This record gives sequence, C-alpha cells and structure tokens, in this order.
Amino acid sequence: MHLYRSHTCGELSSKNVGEEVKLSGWIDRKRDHGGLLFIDLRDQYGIIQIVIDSDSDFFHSCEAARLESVVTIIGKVFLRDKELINIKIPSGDIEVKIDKFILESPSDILPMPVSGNHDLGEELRLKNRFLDMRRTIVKNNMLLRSRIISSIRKRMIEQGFYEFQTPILTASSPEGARDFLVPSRLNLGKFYALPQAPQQFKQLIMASGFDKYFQIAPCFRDEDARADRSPGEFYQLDMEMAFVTQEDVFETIEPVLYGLFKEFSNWKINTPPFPKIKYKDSILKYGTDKPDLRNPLEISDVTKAFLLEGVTFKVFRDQINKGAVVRAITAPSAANKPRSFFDKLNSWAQEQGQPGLGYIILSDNEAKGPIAKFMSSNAIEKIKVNSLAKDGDAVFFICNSESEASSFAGKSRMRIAQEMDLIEQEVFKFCWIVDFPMYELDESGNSIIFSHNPFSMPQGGMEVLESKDPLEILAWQYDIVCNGIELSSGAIRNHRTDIMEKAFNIAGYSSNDLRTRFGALYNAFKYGAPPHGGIAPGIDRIVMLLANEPNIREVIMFPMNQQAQDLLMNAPSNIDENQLKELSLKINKAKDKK
RNA sequence: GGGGGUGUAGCUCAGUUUGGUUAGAGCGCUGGCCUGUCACGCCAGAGGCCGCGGGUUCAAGUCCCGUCACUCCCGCCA
Repeated sequence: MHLYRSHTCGELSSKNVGEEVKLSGWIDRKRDHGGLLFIDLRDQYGIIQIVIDSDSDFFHSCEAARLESVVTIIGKVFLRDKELINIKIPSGDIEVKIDKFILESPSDILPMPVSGNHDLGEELRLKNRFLDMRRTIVKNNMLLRSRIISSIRKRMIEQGFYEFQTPILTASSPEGARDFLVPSRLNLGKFYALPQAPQQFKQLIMASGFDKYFQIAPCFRDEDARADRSPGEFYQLDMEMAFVTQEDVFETIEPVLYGLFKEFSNWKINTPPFPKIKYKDSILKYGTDKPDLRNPLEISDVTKAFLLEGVTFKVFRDQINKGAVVRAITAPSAANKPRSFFDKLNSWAQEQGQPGLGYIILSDNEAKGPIAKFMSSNAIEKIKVNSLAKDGDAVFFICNSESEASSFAGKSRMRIAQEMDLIEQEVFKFCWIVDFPMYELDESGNSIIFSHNPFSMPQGGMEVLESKDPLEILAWQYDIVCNGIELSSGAIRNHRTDIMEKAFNIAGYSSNDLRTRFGALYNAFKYGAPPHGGIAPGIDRIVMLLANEPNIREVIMFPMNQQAQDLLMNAPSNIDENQLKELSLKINKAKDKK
C-alpha cells in the first residue's frame, strides 16, 4: 500500500464498500461523543466521515488531534444505515471505520476558522492565505482560474496562435502608468523596469514575422488598487495578429470569450457578433465608455427643449447659456412611484455633490413634479420625443457641462435602474466600444495629447493626420466591455514610421523624441513591418466575472493588499545595507516605519 | 494626495445614538460528561491596552481633538 493513501477523500463512494483504504488529509471537523468520535477528513477533492469507537487503540490520539492537523488513516469503508445518510456531502452514504491512525503534522490553534463559510477580515485572510485557500470557496476560485487559463490556451492554440514569453526585466517606458524599477548590479546606476504590458514586445514579434502571438502575460503597474484592479501585478491574455483589420481581431477573440464564458457559466451570454458602440454614442447614451448593458435605461440629450419659448426654468437655462447641456433618463412606468422614490434619488444626487436630480412625472397626459410648472407643453412634447418617454413614465434631468453631465447621468442611470430593480440578472452582456478619439486636450485645455494608445493607427492614416482637426480624428482603437467592466483595450497598430512620426508630432513630440523613447519599435518598423493589431483581455477580471466575485483579490492566489503589501511574505521589505552597497544605492528619505 | 466606512476576546460581532455597577454573545481554545453525529449536545473555565495618543468629565468602549491600520471610492491606471 502507498505510504500515504490508496484513495483521495473525494473519490470514495458506495462502490468502495468493504475495501480497506488508506486516506490522508486535514481534520475538517470533529464530533466527539465520548464513546464514539467522528472526524470529517478533507483533501482537495472532498470530505469523508471517519468513525472511531472508544475501544480503538487510537481513540485518544484522535480525540486529541486538533482541527486542521494532517493525518493518515487506514480503515474499512462501510455503507451507512439509511437513517444515518448525510445528503449534504457526496460521500454521505458511506463512512470509514478506523483501524490505524497516524498524526502526520499537528496543527496549532488556528488564527482563523477553516471549516464552514465565515466572513473574515481580509487582512487576516491574506496573512494566513494558506489557511484561507483551504476553504471551499477560495479553493474553488483558484481551481476555476486554472481551468479558465487552460481553456484559454487551448482555444488560442486551436486558432493557430503561438504562445511566446517576453522579458520581465525590460526598459522603463515613458508613457502610461508608473513603472516598477529594478536596479542593475552589472550596470550601476541603471534600472530595469517591469513591463506594464508586453505591448512593444508583441509588436516586435509581429515585426519578426510571427503571424499570431499570444501569452498569459504578467503585467506590472505601480498604481493604486481598486476592487477590480489588482495592486502591482495582474495577468492579461495578450494577443497580436499580423495582416488584420479591426473586424478580424473581433472575429478572432469573440469566439474565445464567448466559448470560455459558455464553458464556465450557466448564465446567458449575448451571442457574437457583440454589439459595437461608438465611443461618442456610449458617452451620450450610457455616460461612460464601459456601459453595463444589463441596464435597459438610456440617456438622451434634451438641452434644446429647455430653450423653447414658454419654458421659464431659469436654473437650467442660465447654465445652458454658459455652455451646459441637459441629459435625460426615462424611468419607465415610474409615474406611480411614491414621492419618497424621487426624494431618495434627489438626496442621493446631493450626496454625490450635485445640486439635485430634477424630474417630471408624465401622468394622465400631463406633466407633474416640481419643475413641470416651468415647462411649456411643446417642451414636454420635445422631451418625450427625445427621451422616448410616454405617459406613465418619469424623466430625470441632469444639467451640467458636457463631461460632468455625461458622467453623472451615467451614475444616475445605474442608480435609477438599481432602485427600480431593472438590472437583468444572471446574464453576461458583452459589447465593443469603437472609434475612440486619437487625441484629446490635456487638463489645461491648451495642448493636444494622445487620448489612449499612441501606437494606434489613426482612421484614415496619413491623409487624415495632415488634413483634419486632431480632435476630430478617430483611432482604430477599441475596448471590450462586459457588464460594465472593461476587460480590455486593443487597437490596430500604427506600423508606418512616417505616420508614427506625424502622429507624435501632433501630440508635441519631435521625431527625435519618438526615436529615443520608442527606438526599438521605430527601428524595427523601418525594415518592413506588417500591418497588425491585437487586444489583451484581463485574465483576473474574466475569472472575477465567471466566479461572480465582487473583488479581484478573490481570484488571485497571493494578492497584495490595497497598499500593495504582501502580508504573507512581508513585501516590500527593508533591504540589507550590503545589498544596497552592491547596487550603489542609498536610501535618501527613509520613512520611519517598520 | 483627497473623501466615506470600519477598528471591542484567537475569529465573527453586540454594546457607542442618550457617558454611570464587575464590558457581553456565538464560534474556537482548556477541563469534564456523552455510542450515531454531521454547524453533535450538555456542564465548567481561561481568554480584553475596547487600534494608539491626548483632552473634557466626579466618571469615557461611549463625547471632543489628533494619529495609525484595514477597506470602498475619487485622483491615477498611455
């Protein structure tokens, strides 16, 4: 017999009745009856009940073994009597009567419970992640993650993609997020950077003549965390293809995502092709570039209605004259909602720093509510036409500068839908956001900067760069969004050095800047670069959606906390003086923290 | 960098609004009882810098000021 086990705890069933088995695992729970002791023995695969009678030689050592101790037992599998069957566990119709017991590794008193489904503080869980991951929910998330990644690999390889590894120690890139830096011992005073994404490498792979590349790629960004943003590091399904249009990228990645979500979830999924929403339309209709399409509400512009003759609502009119817009959200069949419904939303808006949330109620073919009396009948008609509101609905208004109004209308759209319980449940709704602007004005409003990825190909190429107002130029740039979560950005890249130079010139970079900052790409593209494009969906976010977890750290084995500290390994940590010396480094402003 | 929430036993939390006996409960832990439990049950016990510092008060877990930690959000994430 094997030293540790003949079977796993999870594989035993009534088929094994009568067999002598050897099992190893953790003591999940004990029920001590004095003369009779039950142990729930657990391994990755399942739980099985072990029975020890008081006349057994091992009764006292079993009784003394603490929860979560690792033990090996030998025993015989018995069918339980009918009235003793536990339907809650798969092996509930059998049990193992113990013949031999070995305590392999005793457990101290636990800092946190393992068995059962408890809500525990995250700090405690991360400090004891090895205990945390013994718990069913966390364990299942990690197994799910592994299966998802296998499936992704399989699906990509089936489509003819090759997986390549790119460097972890690379050069700092001047754009984008903050880099993590690594000092070089052999090149004193110089630093590597960890890649924020293999962006330039994958484009170099294209320039190297490989046709379809992918990688489950680690990415490092020194930015602040969020619930859906892992601190420090995360993984992308990074992919790039040569000789493709935007449509080709969509057609390639859609079946991968659709198939993956189909494989790992019972929820409904909208079938490819996923709807394509222009960036501009998304901002108007959903108030965001990552719309949650489970929400049926849409935003419309009703600015003109408030300028019609007979409208005496000065508050809005004055703002409109200063350049503000009015956005409307129709709440279907909300006319019969109690006053408290509207008051609640209004005070919510005020909590959000807004003056309030104005509304009219369309009922009995007239408009009611606090601002209705300022409206003329043709203004009400115009609002109804623009916002597709009908009798029995209510319409909410947001008046502000265009960007403020869009953003708050987006929040209100979600809030109203939540209040009215309109969000569709148990469904994944994918969409593409397309036609992102190539450039935008910086905060000061004086200079033109790249809106997203500087390597994207402008729609229309060189001709457009030379002739159009830069702020009007669109890029072959796209996002894929699912349930309001941005899974990825992607683009058809700019593979032409002449267009690249022009594009960078517009954003205020000299040709020389381009060559020094992005020398590798620029140089490579001088010698024949294929048109290419790709995308890089976030793996952690995909797993988070499929695991139905609200927090990305629930699907990462050893995540750092919000302050980007690893509580288990105690990273980041102080460094030995000798190590610093070897790197010729000196800490300037040592913060006096432990 | 800014805003919100939380911080009381090893764990999860009540007590804080309205200051007033010895700060409680469940789980876990220790000891005892229990031969069919499966969140076993029963009895007893140990376990507290009420995050930390200062203040107000006859009296502070409770009120005030500061500070720290965790978390959510904004900024940031080409």
